[in-house]
Amino acid sequence: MSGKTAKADIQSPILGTYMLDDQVGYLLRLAGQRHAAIFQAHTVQGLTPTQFSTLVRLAENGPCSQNQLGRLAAMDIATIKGVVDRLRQRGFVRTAPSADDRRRHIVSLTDEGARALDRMIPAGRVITEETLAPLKPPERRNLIKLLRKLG
Amino acid sequence: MSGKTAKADIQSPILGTYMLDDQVGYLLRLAGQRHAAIFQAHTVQGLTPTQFSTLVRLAENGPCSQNQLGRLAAMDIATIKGVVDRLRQRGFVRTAPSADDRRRHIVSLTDEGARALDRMIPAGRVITEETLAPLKPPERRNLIKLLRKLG
DNA sequence: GGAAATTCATTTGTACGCAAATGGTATGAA
DNA sequence: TTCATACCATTTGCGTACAAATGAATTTCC
Repeated sequence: MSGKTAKADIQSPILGTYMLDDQVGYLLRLAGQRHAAIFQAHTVQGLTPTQFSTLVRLAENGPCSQNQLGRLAAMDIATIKGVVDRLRQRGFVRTAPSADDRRRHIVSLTDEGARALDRMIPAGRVITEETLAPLKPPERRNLIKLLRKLG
Repeated sequence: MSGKTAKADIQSPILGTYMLDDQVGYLLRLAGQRHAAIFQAHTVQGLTPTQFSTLVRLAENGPCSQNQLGRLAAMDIATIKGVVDRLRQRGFVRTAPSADDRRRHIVSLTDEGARALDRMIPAGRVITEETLAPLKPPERRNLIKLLRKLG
């Protein structure tokens, strides 16, 4: 038998050397959980991360169709629909039929949405800062670089 | 006006210097999306990432209560309940009332669950490998290290 | 022993996140 | 022109993910 336990013990034979705590997928989920909690603690008007991303993309890009907005914000068409619906219910965006293309619903930022985004940007900086707090500045830059490569 | 557009243009004044594409939270979501797609392409028996994590923890730890299993696999009590329910419906785990504590439902791996896990482990290695494919080996180790610090 | 605080499990409500199916609209090639 | 193809939006179904409320059982502390 090895020492007092655990550390170097062989796990259940079924697992062999598979270490869940070292798998990217698992670690990405944990990091995402922590970020989500920090986001929620600092958010304005109850905006969620995806709602915030959507507003940012809308401000960057200007009005666009729902599908395109989904692509800009990296969301599935079913997901972006729900996000846009909720943003519209809250008065942060509005939708209007496109003159050019009768399939399209053009989504645009309302004044209220712009004001909410305006107040949310500083919070976003704080959220990023707090999420990266466990890392030193060079490590932070490195993590961002690696995650971008992974995207 | 600058060049043909976009690249170096100043964004909407409301955004200032806020770059969504550089924010950890956004990048974590993108990386998680990519990993989820790779997972789904290689999974066995339709196991999801959380279901797989749950089975791994159960094999590592042995039978335990639903709440504790949730803590081991980093899931909310409401989330782990749904995961356990679905795993039980598929016959991968079973639950039994605890003799010691009448509040507890002890969750344990079935033979079928063990077999599924057995076939899933190699797939898990492939999934991790493919997810990390854009990175060189030292970068991979670095990313894992940084994500663990962030957890 | 008994009240207070914990813990366990469930349920409800909200919000992603994606697959797949449907139907309307637009476009390009035969 | 018309027909195949592509694109847009919606809907349904399943699976996380967490907050908050509930009720039952256990533990702790006085």
